[in-house]
Amino acid sequence: MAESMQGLKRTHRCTEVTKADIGETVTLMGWVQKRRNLGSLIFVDLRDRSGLMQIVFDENDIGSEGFEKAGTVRSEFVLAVVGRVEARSGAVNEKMSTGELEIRATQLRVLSEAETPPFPIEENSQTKEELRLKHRYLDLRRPDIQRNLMVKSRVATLSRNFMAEQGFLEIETPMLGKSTPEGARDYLVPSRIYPGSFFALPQSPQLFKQLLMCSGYDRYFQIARCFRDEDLRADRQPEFTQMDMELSFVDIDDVIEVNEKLLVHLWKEILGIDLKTPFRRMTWREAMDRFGSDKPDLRFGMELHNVSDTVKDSGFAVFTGAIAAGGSVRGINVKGQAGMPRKKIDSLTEFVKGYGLKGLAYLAVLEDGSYKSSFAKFMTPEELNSLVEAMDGERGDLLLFAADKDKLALETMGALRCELARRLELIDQSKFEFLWVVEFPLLEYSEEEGRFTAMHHPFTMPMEEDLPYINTDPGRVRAKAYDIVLNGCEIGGGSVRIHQNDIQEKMFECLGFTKEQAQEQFSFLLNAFKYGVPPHAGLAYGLDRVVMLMLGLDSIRDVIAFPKVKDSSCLMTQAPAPVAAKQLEELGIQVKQS
RNA sequence: GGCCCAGUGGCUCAGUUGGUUAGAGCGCCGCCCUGUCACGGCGGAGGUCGUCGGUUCGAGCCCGAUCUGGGUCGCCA
Repeated sequence: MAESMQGLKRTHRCTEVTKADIGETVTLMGWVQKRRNLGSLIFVDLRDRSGLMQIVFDENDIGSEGFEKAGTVRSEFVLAVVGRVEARSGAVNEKMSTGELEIRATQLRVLSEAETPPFPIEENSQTKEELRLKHRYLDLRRPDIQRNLMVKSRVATLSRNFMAEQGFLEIETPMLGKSTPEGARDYLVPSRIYPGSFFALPQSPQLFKQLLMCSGYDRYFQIARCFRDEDLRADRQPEFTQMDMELSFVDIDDVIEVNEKLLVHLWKEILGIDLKTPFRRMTWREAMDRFGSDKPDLRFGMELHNVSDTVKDSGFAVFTGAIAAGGSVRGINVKGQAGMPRKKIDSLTEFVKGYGLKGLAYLAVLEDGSYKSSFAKFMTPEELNSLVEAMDGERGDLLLFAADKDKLALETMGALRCELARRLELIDQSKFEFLWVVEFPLLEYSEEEGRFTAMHHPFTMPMEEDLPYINTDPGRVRAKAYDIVLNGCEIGGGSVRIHQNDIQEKMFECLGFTKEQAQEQFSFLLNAFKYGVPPHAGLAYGLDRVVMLMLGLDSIRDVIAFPKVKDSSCLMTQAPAPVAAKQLEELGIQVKQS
């Protein structure tokens, strides 16, 4: 039977009680983590968001009625306990932060009884995610998740304060906006007033923050929810949080400078770590060539080698064929792994096939200096020697090669590099390696659409020196775009924006927009630009990813209170769900029955 | 849309080459216990193996389909 808390007021959270309180009477309220009933003595570990405190129930202190009530207490009951703070007499628990203390209860109220939870409420849960997410309200009681969300809250607060000090204004932008054809699939919201018309939830506040610059707000900041109707990953949810900013009268270095300060501040305040600035910078081209990725993980080496020149005249048709077709041969040197069993090499081959590569060529430099290789019989000893040399191969090394179209060979070897580092445990998990990747291509050719698409977005400024190529060789034009990468994960990105109408028009032209289409989609932005627009640039972080990496977690689900599962549904609320026919009718929507 | 992994009491798992009553730890319930904190002791309840179909004398185990969850490729300006 649940009791009222009337007349009681919580005085402390569990771990806020300290040795200084010994002898004082305190009132704690929280959940029963564990009960240990010794017959005439009952111990209860009481839990709240701060941690645990041991309560001791003794009939001599609490009376027979209270003691009997304490005997009925079970896991996850919600209790109010009034009692005296005492030092534990010779039975200190060093595993608990409050292990030297306990509360001798003089009053107990059961504020809520509880059924036995479907899974244990404990740190480092072994329970399947499916069950935990179905009962997320219970999962969220677990201390590790609570810590994650508390850190996220601190990151948000620290960032707000820091940005305010730097002169940024926090301004909200709409959730109900207009669907845009470029980029990710939009979540649509039907309009009741205009049946057949739809709002779109924002993929990012991009256009609105640019308009704010046009309106003179100078420095804008927002922690904004964003939505993308695309498939999920461990680091991708359909709704996620951006820490978004835009600045006027700035160039790349200004944006980078303020953001390095922000990251230094966050790492110092939250983790006590002093980050060294400036962070490393690398062009996109260099990142691709050396690491096969536009978000290289710099916590380990094993860089890619381009051995195309070395093998282009060799006898191995897989290599020469790929090169003749305009591709390349990229290798990585897995130090000391010449003895890798065939079975493991086969599983690496399976891994690269997942990326579309047809196979993986290998050459092991054995301890006696001889070679064991999948392609040795196609090459002369001299050719093999020069290949090993080009790879800096030494005795004991395993050399792996991919031969294909440049992009595929690079990206696959980049992925293989990370996979090997994981399998061989080459990654120092305590490291934070930040990197700015700069000079991204402005445009990317889409085979599917048969045209160029914007790599970042259509408002990204080309690099001045590349402007002459925009008509003749659009793929060659680099953008004033930058990503901030941490440990192989893109945590943020941004660009200098186009603020001249003629360049913007040229950009739309490259993307295959007619003047009319551009007007139709972006007239408000183009019109705004007619009335005086400052040069501006910005950046947005994936806040969830930032916090995930700070905490060394593998999935952003662990820093989002109510995440969606793989098919973008919510196991707890069962959303999305059908709606009443009347609602659909009101919106002028007909649903095909399957 | 493709590929890979997992699905056995409330939870986490084990289950030999298909063979009779499917096991363990934790949890749960009852009784006992004054210093426990992985409390202890005694006793007990609880599953037909995600679902459907097939092979077989016989299926948790083999085959097919399907559902659910995870990872990933495509996708994510």
